[in-house]
Amino acid sequence: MCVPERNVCHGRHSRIGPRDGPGPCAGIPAEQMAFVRQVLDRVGDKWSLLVIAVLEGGPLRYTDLQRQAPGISQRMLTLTLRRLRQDGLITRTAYAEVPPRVEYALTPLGRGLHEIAASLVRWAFDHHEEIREHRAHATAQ
Amino acid sequence: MCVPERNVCHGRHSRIGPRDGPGPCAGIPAEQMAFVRQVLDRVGDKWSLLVIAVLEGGPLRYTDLQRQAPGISQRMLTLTLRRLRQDGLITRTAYAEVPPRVEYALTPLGRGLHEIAASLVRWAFDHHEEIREHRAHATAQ
DNA sequence: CTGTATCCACCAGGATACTG
DNA sequence: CAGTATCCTGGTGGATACAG
Repeated sequence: MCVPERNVCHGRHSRIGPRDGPGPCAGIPAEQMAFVRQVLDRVGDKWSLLVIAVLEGGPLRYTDLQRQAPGISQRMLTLTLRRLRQDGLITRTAYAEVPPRVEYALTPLGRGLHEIAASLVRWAFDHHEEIREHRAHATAQ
Repeated sequence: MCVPERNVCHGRHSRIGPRDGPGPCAGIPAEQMAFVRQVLDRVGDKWSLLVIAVLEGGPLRYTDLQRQAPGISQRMLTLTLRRLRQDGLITRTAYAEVPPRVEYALTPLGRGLHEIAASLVRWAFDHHEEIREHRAHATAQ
């Protein structure tokens, strides 16, 4: 939202930044927009919230995560875990065993994000009928 | 999050659904996941939240929106407005005048989403330092 | 078991030109 | 003024094969 300083977007294309100046945007300092974008990009991507939601139940191993997040590919699981770890939302603990065992767990920060996400989920649930009605009533396309 | 019933994703590819069954996912009934996905897709896309944020200040005309959301293309403004309208988050009022005048305004539903988004923004702001630190400390890639 | 590497399909979204 | 139509880019993310 608000002036993607440099188009972070979801990472989709984004070659040039906006040609205009900052642009205040409804009371939100453009300064913060980069961070907000980043958080949104994390929340908005396909698997992060799912992984966080799944980890809410306690630490899990790679394979268990794969099982609990049906449909995720190995590639995306790895990428998602890496990004979440880089953001400090989850921790990775590797045990030097044979066979190798790695456990992922939520950090307090990650739990915080999950709470916000949960409120979003709650809102979505509270209003989904309303939204569906509108969508259904929207005639074409 | 949680079992994209049919891969809605951000609309990106998504040809097949997950081959597995429902998959409960941390207490969130798979039933609701479709709606949550939809809301997330709206929140997560590039311009919706910005438009909503801008409209928080009161009804605006097409051109004004374009000005207040620096960097948005006509195409994306139109698409975003259409989607928001279809979801019942904003209203469109056309006045039969010359030259034509069209005003977009938030609905109560839209304001509700904006509040949730605002809390997300607040969280992002409260923790951006923490996140940045983690990102900086993340050695490679 | 826990990943990494490669290939590629697909679609969001920018640029541009045109219309009522 | 308020859009629509068309073309194009490039990043996301699935599939698959391979590695420590």
